[in-house]
Amino acid sequence: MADLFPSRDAQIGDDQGVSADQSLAARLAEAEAMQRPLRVKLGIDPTGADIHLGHSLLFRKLRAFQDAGHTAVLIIGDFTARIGDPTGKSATRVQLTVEEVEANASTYLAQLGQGQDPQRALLDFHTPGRLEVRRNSEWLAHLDLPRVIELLGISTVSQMLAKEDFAKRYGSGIPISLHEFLYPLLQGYDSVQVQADVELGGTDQKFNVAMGRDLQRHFGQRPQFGLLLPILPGLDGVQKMSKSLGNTVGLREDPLSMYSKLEKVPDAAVNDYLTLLTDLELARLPANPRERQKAMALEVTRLRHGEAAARQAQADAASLVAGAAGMGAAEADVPEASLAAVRFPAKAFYLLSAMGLCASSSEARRQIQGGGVRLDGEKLADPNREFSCASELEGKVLQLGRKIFRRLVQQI
RNA sequence: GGGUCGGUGCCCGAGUGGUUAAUGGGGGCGGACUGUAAAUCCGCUGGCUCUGCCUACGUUGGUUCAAAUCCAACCCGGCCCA
Repeated sequence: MADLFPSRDAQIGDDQGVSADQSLAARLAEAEAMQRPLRVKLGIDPTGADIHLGHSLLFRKLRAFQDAGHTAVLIIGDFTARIGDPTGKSATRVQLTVEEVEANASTYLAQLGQGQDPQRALLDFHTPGRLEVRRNSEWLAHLDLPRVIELLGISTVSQMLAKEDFAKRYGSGIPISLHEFLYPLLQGYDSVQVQADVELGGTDQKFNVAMGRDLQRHFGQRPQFGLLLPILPGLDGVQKMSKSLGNTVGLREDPLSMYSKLEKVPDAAVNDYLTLLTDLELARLPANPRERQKAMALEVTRLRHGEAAARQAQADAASLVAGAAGMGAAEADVPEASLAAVRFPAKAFYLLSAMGLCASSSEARRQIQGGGVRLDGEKLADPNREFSCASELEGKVLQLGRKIFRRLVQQI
């Protein structure tokens, strides 16, 4: 099947290890010579509401192509999202409704910087000719059966079963629905429809990207160049960053929470974060692992929220920790939380659940009994402790575990 | 379509009539320690403004004083055969 650009630190213009006529460098040179920008495809499935850092390196790369004068073809997989990408899932994904997909798609675009300051935005939405946003329902929703059969004829069952996820599931007796075989084909068909020259994806997308090449060849197009980027490890430092694993940092998170999460990334993953998410040079960073974590967290937060906000987040994070250690209430900008939803008199455990800080009141009760809840630095020991009115709590800082701090206010 | 095995809490997986919110492991959360982490140790891990009351073992109905456990039908899945 396809020969793809395998390099971990692939840059535009690199051409290591790939035969000449297929190398990215050759394509770039060709584009230059013919004054024709490359069409660089990146597909995203709007299956969740938030874009996280794991996605953002793809967008950074896409932006680099844009800045080099090429056309980013951003495909919103509004149709394929309703099938569910089997990639990396050990179970069939839930299918989403049209409404959910639409809502997600619009938050995605907002997070990518639509309508924002082009300097801060992740993608260039402004320069004419640099961005094309397409929804794949545009062509997929109306595929007729003969065309579907044609697509199905391009691949084989054993090719599909060669795909790791399918093989694993098949081997362990976990169901694979037939429609899941369609996913790689449809995603590949996207490449045909937009006439992609290059497709960006994580290394886990290799199969799908390669399928795109097969389909393009079948339809008489020149196969796209696949540029596969490394997968960012999640906050656990082991598995890939993924919403379903709960190990993500969302682009929409406030600076403090972004910074606090990042400075806890396991040592082993810190260098990956630095290489994949920032332009800092490893050699110039402190060798001390703790210092390096901080530098990484600061830089990643800065890229998203700007210098001032990042510095503030770092300072706040530090003083919150100090506060937790018994140094008194922090001066920091603690996110505020409204007491509006709480009906007084309120017992302590109910307070936490009513404010949404704990998933349930039983959960809140456990947290308190476990000694994980503090009010203005003082441990709350009794889950039944009763507060009679909101003003009794106004302005106090509620701490849940070591990470969550909320300043209580009556209204937002 | 036939045969067969199976569906238990976030996941895996015990339990086969009665101290049962259901052994154990993983994961998660909290506490101690530390670098905020890892490792280690300890605790918690259905819901509810909770000294009690609800809801739970695929679904529905049945037997019983009593059911995750027995019966029936149905739904879903694996494997083998067609």
